[in-house]
Amino acid sequence: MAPSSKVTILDIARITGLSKGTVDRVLHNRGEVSKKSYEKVMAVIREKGYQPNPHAALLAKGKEKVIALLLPSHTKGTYWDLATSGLCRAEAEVEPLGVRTVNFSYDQYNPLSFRDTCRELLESRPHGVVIAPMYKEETLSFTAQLSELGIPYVFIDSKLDTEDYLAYFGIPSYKSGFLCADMLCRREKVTDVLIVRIRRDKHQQSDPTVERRAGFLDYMREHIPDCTVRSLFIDPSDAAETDAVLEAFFQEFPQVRHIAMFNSRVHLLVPFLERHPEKDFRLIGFDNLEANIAALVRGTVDMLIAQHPDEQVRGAVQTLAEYIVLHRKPARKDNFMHMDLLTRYNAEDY
Amino acid sequence: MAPSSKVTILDIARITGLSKGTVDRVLHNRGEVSKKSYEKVMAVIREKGYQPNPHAALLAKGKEKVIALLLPSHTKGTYWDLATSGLCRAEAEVEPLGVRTVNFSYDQYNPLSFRDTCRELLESRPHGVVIAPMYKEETLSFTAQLSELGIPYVFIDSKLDTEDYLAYFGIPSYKSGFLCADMLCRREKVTDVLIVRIRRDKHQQSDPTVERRAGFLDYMREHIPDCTVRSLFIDPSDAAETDAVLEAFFQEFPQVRHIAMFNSRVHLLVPFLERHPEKDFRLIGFDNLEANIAALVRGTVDMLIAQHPDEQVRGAVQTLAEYIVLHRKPARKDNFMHMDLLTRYNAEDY
DNA sequence: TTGAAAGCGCTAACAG
DNA sequence: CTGTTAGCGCTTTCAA
Repeated sequence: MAPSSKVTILDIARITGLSKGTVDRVLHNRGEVSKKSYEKVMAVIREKGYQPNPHAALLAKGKEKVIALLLPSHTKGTYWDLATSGLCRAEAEVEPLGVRTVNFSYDQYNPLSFRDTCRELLESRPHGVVIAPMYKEETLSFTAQLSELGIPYVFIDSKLDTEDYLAYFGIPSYKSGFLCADMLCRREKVTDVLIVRIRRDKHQQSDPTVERRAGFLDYMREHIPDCTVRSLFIDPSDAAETDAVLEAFFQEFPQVRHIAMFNSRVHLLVPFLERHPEKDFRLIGFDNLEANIAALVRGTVDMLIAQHPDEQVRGAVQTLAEYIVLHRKPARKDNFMHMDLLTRYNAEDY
Repeated sequence: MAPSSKVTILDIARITGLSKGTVDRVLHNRGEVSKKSYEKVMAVIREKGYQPNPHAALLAKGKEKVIALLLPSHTKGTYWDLATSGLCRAEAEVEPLGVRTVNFSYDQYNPLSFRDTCRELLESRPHGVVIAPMYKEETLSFTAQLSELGIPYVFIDSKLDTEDYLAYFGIPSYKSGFLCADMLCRREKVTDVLIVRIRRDKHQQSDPTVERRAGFLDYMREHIPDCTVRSLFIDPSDAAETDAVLEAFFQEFPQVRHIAMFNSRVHLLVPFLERHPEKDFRLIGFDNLEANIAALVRGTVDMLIAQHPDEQVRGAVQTLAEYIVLHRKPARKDNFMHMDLLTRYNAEDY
């Protein structure tokens, strides 16, 4: 039972008066075929609407294809850890296609680690690659090499304009900032807003939070032009300092109640905020990390915008597998995923 | 490349000193095997961690499995129409597993049509069934027959407690009502709420909106006990009457601004509401029908709660296919899907 | 350039 | 009850 037809390679061999072998050669254009035969075969294939049977192919070639994942290493409870569940589902889904996945993770704060991992990955000669591009230049040279080797790749989380990526899965960054602002301010007369940012040593060149912030600020400018927006920088690895910074800020600006963060780290603010329940803060952030959800359920975080990293990898792997094995092109190149809004009442079944 | 191992049926035949045929028999326990052989084979299978190669199986048996869908017929732009896109994706996903889907749709307002369709479906002897149960009694007798025939089935949208369903995909109804209330009333001092309901001739015995309403009312009782909740009934097929009913209601209760609907028909209120922009209504409803989304984007509808009927069928079909072909039991029996919150700023990429 | 043939792992029919 | 065998449709040598 071929996909939709019952025309087999043998059928078209008989019709053309050639042999299975020759037909197979033109099918995979591996040369060694006279122009005449080639065209005869092509004609019949088209005419009869021949569709290869993937099972027979898989069975015969007996080898598995491998998809390499180039992702930031995920320590438990961090953003990239969320992707893991999607990876598991994806693995199960593509297994019957004879596809395996291999992880190549790098330290997202270390460009050298990224470059090393790229090289390592390349040496393994995978049949497809999923990339979360963190460093622009490095990624570009990497994808250039992939193209040269004819290895298809798909972006997740954010994308670069490399033209020949197979697909992209992620949320629209700018819009997510817009949405964030609306969720923070709708139905209230807001006069002051605080944005808390992460102080980073490195310059993350392909940072989705940049666009996100732009979207947020544009919303404010458009809808609440006389609202004051202030920024604060914290160090994710220093809780004491974070507390001190916040303490000082609210000493100076006690009127501020609305707080936004554009990354997955809103949980860092939670200890401080929970020590000041009298302030009735409105905190909004991104991503359904366990710590964030916990704070959401307790009511400290008002809302979270979820990006579905799990669905992103799942989509990426699935798309890549179908392309590699069945030669099926993705329906859409850019797959903007839905931005999910989480409140304490719908976060449970997540 | 068997799924994960390289143990074949031949290997275990050799080890046990039996033949492929016998091994195959115990594998599919189609009897005709001595207890002794049976156990010997089972032991080796377990020990060696034998995993059948689905491609070889599919190739050999050459027949496709079929999954029947028993869903309300979907006219364009209605709730069940949303499921279609998920069905397409599901079809693509299970095609390499050699699984095809067949639609059996019925008139959701006509129990007889439901019963007839059930019979028809049964006669086609599918290998698995996906059901959206609309009529309780009828569904029960139907699933009883399925069980008798050994045909696995999965529920979507809502479920009955039949014990032997393979899986369920849907949202938690009660909670969805709770969520709905919170989204309608949070951050505001609400004194009056209107619930608009559909006047139905038939008694829909398995109606998810019943539980949904319960959740809504419980929230109100718990959080805003002194808020007055009123109900109104409209006829979905009579726009003029709907307008008149609303007109009369707001004549009598001009203070009401908050409106909730527990089904996918909020778009029915839109014409009236848009004729009264001065009232600044807060309207919340369910499901991302095109008409609802349009009203959401225009700002007439404040928020929608989406149920992902597409993901529900996709999950159902996928689960069923893996069960039928690979004998893989679903990871979870009850799959409560996430309730998605849609506002004008995140509805676009839906 | 092309054809023939030997599998890939499993199913199912048939002969014992 | 059990073994044998002929495929399923495709890939891949190896000869010709």
